[in-house]
Amino acid sequence: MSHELSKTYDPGAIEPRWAELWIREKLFDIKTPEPGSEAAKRPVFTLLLPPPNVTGILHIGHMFEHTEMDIVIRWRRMRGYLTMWLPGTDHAGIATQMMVERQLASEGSSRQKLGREAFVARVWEWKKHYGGAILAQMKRLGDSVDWEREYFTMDDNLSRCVTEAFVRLHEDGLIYRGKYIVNWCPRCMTAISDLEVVHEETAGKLYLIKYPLAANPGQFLPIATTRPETMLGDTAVAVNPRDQRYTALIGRKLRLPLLDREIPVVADDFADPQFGSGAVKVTPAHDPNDFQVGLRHNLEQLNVMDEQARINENGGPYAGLDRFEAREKIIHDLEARGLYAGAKDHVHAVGKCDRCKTIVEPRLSTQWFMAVNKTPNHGGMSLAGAAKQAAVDGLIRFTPENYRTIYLQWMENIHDWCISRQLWWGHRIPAWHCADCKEVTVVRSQPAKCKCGSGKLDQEPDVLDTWFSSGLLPFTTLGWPEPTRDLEVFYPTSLLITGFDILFFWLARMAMFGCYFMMPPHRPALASDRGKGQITLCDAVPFREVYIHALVRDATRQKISKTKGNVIDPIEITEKYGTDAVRFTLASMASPGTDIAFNESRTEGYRAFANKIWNAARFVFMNLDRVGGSLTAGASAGAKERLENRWILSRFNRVAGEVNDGLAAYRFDEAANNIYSFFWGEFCDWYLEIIKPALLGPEAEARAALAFLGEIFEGALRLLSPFMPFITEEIWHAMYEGKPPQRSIALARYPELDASKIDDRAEAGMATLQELIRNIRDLRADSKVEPKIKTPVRIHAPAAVSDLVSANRGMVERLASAEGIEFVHQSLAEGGSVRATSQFEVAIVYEQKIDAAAERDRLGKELKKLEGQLASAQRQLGNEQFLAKAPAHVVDGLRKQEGEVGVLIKKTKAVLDKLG
RNA sequence: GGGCGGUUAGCUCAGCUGGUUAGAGCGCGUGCCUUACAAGCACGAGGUCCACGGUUCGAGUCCGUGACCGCCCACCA
Repeated sequence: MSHELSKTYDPGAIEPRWAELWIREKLFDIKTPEPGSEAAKRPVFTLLLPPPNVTGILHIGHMFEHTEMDIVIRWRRMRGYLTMWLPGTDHAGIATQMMVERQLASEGSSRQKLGREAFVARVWEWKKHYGGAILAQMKRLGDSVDWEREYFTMDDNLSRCVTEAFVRLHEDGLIYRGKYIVNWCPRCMTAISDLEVVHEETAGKLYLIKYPLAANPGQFLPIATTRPETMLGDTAVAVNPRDQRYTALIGRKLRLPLLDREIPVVADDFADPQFGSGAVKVTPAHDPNDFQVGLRHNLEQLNVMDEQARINENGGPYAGLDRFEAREKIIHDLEARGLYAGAKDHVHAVGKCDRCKTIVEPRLSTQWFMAVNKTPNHGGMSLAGAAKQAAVDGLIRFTPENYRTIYLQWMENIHDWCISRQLWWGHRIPAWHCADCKEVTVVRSQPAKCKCGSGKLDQEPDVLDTWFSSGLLPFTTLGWPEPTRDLEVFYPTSLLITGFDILFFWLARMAMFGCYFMMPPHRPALASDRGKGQITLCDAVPFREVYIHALVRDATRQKISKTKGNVIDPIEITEKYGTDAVRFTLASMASPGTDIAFNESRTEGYRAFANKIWNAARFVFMNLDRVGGSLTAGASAGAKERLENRWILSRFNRVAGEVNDGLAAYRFDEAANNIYSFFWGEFCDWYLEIIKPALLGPEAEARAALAFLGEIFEGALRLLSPFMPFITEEIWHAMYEGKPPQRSIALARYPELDASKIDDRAEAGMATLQELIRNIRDLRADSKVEPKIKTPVRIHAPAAVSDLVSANRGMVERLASAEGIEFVHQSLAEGGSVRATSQFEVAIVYEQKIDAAAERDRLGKELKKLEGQLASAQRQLGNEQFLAKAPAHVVDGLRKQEGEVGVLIKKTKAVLDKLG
């Protein structure tokens, strides 16, 4: 088989084959280079893939993210970097547990029925199934990751790192356990962090309730609340000390309606005289503000709900009711007692569980927290402080830049992080409770006995927030806490590409942990650190750059969600159009900051582009097979002098420069669009058409043309390869007849701008010829010349242009369907069907009359536009201020324009006159 | 309550540090089965760049105000 390509482009037939081969050949697996080896001298580029959750399969948003990462990594690899792209999957504690629980429910079972051990085993089964599906998808999409290094966040080695990190943070005084108000999801039955609460503006009610004075039940203090059911846990009412309405009541007792407990009126600034009635009920066990008030006034913390948010035994007659049932009944009962003073409509932000959308209940419970603003015992910066400093000092750079501000603001306002979860799926907290002395011991592995001598030790049942472990990944995947060679070579990672949605969840946590655990005293003793002097944050940051990509939406800009049913399955769409076309669609639409409205019509267009490439290759191979020769032999000196060759070579180099610049700035859209218009609009539409006669001509001439064309074509394939890895691989291998210089085009060099190949004269010359050809075509169309009839052409132009046209007479005649070119000395205006530009006048010799009215119309519009331009130019040139202040090239340009436009107006007027 | 982004052709979006009266793709119209490609080729029609004010010799581009969309953060009951 020589240069065989099937007649039609069928991505389904070629893509899986290459995807499998890349993996089988371990093309993208990177061995850690030995110190001093050749590989160790190469610049390194490390990319950590945001590990997808094992809760399902990849969606189009993942494919977008993966496409961007794959383009960057393929580009860097081809640029000569030692590239390492690290893949993995995340156990996603709460999300995965929820999916499996849902599955159990459908079987009439539950995790409680199974018990912890059996349940966890069940989740592992789920993980095997879905984790595998995700990896299979990535393989099919051609992600050029290092499969040898693939991890799962609950792998043994990574789990040990989680324990290690937890113990060290605890030793450093940055992890504490305590009873505080946390966000509690009554459905998931676990605490969740502030970030896992999503606030939704909800139209609710502000209820007014009258609390009678204990001493004088006929007198009331009205209070306002949005959650009347929490009154069961009230242990005080607070008023503002400066609120004159109530100062007399401070220190007096109120009688809590319904439960008839006595509670005090306390003075606290928290009460806002402007809001509601100015008096606020205080429920320390069910509201974070009230909790603080309670601490200040030493109030009892009375928990009135269980873990499913049902009223507990402290709620008296309401015990056993769900919180919302209790709310209704309480309002009803208050009304019956004349203590209900009505309700006002009140819009407020209701907190819901990010995962299951259940309304979150603030709840007092014992949890583990991470102190993010505290100085560690050994001194130095706090977790948040270091992470902030890294961004302030520009050690972590953001694209788009405005995310830096967002990140900094968040770090500025960050609160302690609740890291314990009452789940079964996740990393178990390494703490042991003594049944006898109640002491809690935090150690790396289960101790034989407690300090008190007791052997009755039970491990803490809680697990860690998923983001605790993923926050450690940049260094734990490279071997921390050991001083590994991987850490020396690949840390800090070069880039993080991710979505805005996990900026705080993940990125911020990685920043905190990286700046902490990769700084002394926790930084492993890396050999490469020796003699380095002081280790700084610059060495510790987990990534040097962050690129935040936009969100993929559907064609109508709707957010994609399962409930809306507008999910786009990457594999499905890939099978329909080909991976290359989908990748190119995503890349070409990836302008930063703007969400992507994914539109299949665009993908159709890029499948057509792939088809175009395919057919261009077939055309080239067809000619090659007829005359023999080689595409890769190198071009002859003679070929290098031809205008079209100098032109296409210059254009190729310019475009290569633009593509590299685009990728360096994460402008995937610019890079993709540049290649697209070069390949289709210049290489295919012009270059191949120009050289067709040569290809069909004598063998020697054809071989020379092919040799030159081969260089450009091969370069274009390499240029395109990161965007469309499959089709370029297929054609590239065919080009080399199965004996390519590298095992894959992905291992070849990426084209770069070679300034010595830029040829401005050739580009200008070709631009003139293209303009001439287009004008003749336009004339023919307007004159309704039969497509098959060739027309003689007359040109009036200065010598330089005439010479250019003469030298390329064949090209012009062929591409413009012209037959005979006559150069005339006098203006052509009298001819009728004429086109005039600043460089030439051109007419076709053809009997048929043109549509005079339409032509007049067209010329009239043209004239108006030109006159506008002239007026604008003259106005500016007549302005002394402009002449004095504008840079010379702008003034010169405008003068030139004035002259050219003036001539054009004269010409156009002449033609109009002749039309009558 | 703070903060951020957007508004340019019928649709989706470019337009970098202000510089000749604005570009692309898709769609649309007309004509072509020209021996790589009809998933194609050629030609063409579409825009007072959200509004008002300001800076400037010069403003989609910079500044201010407003309108309309969208997003994020926030412990006011």
